[in-house]
Amino acid sequence: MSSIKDVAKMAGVSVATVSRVLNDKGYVGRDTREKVEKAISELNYKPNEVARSLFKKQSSTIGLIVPDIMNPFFTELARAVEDTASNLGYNVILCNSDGNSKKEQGYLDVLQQNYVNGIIISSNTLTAEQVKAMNMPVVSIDREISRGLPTIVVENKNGAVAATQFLKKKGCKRIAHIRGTHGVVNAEERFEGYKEVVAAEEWYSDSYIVDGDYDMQTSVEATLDLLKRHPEVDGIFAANDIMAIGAIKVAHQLGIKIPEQLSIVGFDGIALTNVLTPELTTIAQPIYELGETAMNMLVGLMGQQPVHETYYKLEVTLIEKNST
Amino acid sequence: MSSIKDVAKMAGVSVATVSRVLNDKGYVGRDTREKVEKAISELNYKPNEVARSLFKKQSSTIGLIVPDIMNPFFTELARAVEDTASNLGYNVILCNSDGNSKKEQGYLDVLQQNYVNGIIISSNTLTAEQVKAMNMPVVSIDREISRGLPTIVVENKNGAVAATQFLKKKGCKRIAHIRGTHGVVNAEERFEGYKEVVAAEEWYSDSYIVDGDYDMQTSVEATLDLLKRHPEVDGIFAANDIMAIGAIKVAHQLGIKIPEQLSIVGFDGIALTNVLTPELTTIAQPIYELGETAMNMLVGLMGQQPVHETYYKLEVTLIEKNST
DNA sequence: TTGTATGCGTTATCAG
DNA sequence: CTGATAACGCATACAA
Repeated sequence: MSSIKDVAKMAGVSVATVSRVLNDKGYVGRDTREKVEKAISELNYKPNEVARSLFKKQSSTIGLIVPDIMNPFFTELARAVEDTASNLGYNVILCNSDGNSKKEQGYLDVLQQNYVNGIIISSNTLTAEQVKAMNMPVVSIDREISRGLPTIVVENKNGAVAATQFLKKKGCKRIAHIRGTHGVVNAEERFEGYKEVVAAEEWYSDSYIVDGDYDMQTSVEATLDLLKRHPEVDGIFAANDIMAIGAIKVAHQLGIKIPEQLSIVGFDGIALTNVLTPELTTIAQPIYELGETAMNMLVGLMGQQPVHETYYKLEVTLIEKNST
Repeated sequence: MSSIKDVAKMAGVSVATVSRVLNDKGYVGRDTREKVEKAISELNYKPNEVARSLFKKQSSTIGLIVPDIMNPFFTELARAVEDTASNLGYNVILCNSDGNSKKEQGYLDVLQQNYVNGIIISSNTLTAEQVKAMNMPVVSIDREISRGLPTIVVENKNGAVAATQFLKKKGCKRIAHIRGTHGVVNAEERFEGYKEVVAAEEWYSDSYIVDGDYDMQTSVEATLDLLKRHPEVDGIFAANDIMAIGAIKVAHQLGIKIPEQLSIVGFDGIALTNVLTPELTTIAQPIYELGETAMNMLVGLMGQQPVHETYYKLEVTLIEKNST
């Protein structure tokens, strides 16, 4: 790897001049510039980003912290963030926190030591203090950390209301809910939406609500338990798609026909929903857009751009397939 | 962020001494060390990785270049790499190349400028020259770039043979193959394996082989075409799971019963295979182990460890489910 | 055992 | 318009 010195030597100028043409700053004579550019291309010189980072106290790198990239929702999000970052000239460091706050803080430290320019994170445990301590832009995605902090979320409650109402409209008389992880804001909101729709029903009871942990395993267990206790259930709203898929699996095992005997609606709109049989009716989030918006917002904040919308609540849409 | 100077000042020593205790190198007096350690913890000092990188000409970061993180195979791989890297104190920069060699080279440049310590890549277009030009350890995963380069692959041909033989054993009389992307070594190998088993059959013909591109879309088209032309097909070996799932979808649409009328075997063993109905019989790769092994090999190479096994060909296993 | 000085590759300031 | 030079934060060779 040749350095700025090599370029300077070859062009017969000082490093300062090379730096000027590199960054297009300050005055540079016409022919001097040409000489330098020639040397640059001949040496195939590329500026050392590390040295640059050291001087500027920031790198062209951002951190992305998600609970688990294996969750298709976060996979798609990661892809969106990486695409957008790459187009804007940023690298992204991927971190899987498993929702573990120790790991999260560990990653936060590492990222800070590496002079990342900003962070996109999906976390339930992060506090506003931790964010402030980072001393760099942090945008929270999918989960709201604290009012006032840059955040991108979706209409969780509205989506849940739509899902539940849709089941009612489809003629379901006993609608159950598989909850998302306790304590996670979006899980609570989706639960709220469900409750709002069914609370007034004469059949309504807490025993129609079972706990999942946003993953397949817990959903399978919860659904088994639910359908054993309440064989009369004819509609299920699951707080995310993965859990809905788990529910479908259980229904299959029990010989329950979908959608004839049981209708199921998920939440997220992951690509997976289209490859299943039956395909899953779901409340689709604009996942890619979430990631894209987050990244764009982040560069805005990093660039000290003037005013900024720092709170987005994106719409969700009901996509009807044949699980209902 | 406090720097090494702050620590030195607080401890009343020179920065060199602080550096020594930090890296546990050279002589440091008992009580001096204690003073320094106290200052470090009081200031909550963390060494600046960027400055470190600049000096050492390497960072504690590696690059991971995959075609597309959205492909579940690579998602799982990425998770394995990130887990292992994190445990060993490395960060990973994620890059999606889309199999595009321009993008690949772009990422390669960026990674080099950022002093990454090494790279794990899955590519079909990369050449040995490009790798040499990087001037750092590069391990190739899932796809072999060139003999002699550090590589981790699986028994593609053997797996394909096992898959095809299994279909035969199950009583299939007309076994078709959905190929992976042309030019990709593992696709060719899987194709070889298939051919080896069926080439001697009296019914064998090239028209039982259709081209897919390792994704759902192409597989759906290819399968539709295949089954229209050859309704007598009673077994399909798809070169990866995603394509097998596409084939299942088509069979459903056409009202073909699986496994009664048609048996399907995939390749990869992605988690998705278990959530489908029917669950997919597949040739499972040890995906997580692939990523783990790659990362471990990479740190070996980066640390200039002595001898090293730089070529792994991991076993695959047939997992029988109810798609056959 | 400890401190001083130097360099890693850049950028920015300040003379010239 | 251009060139020295200091500084970014750290680690090492060399002195002391």
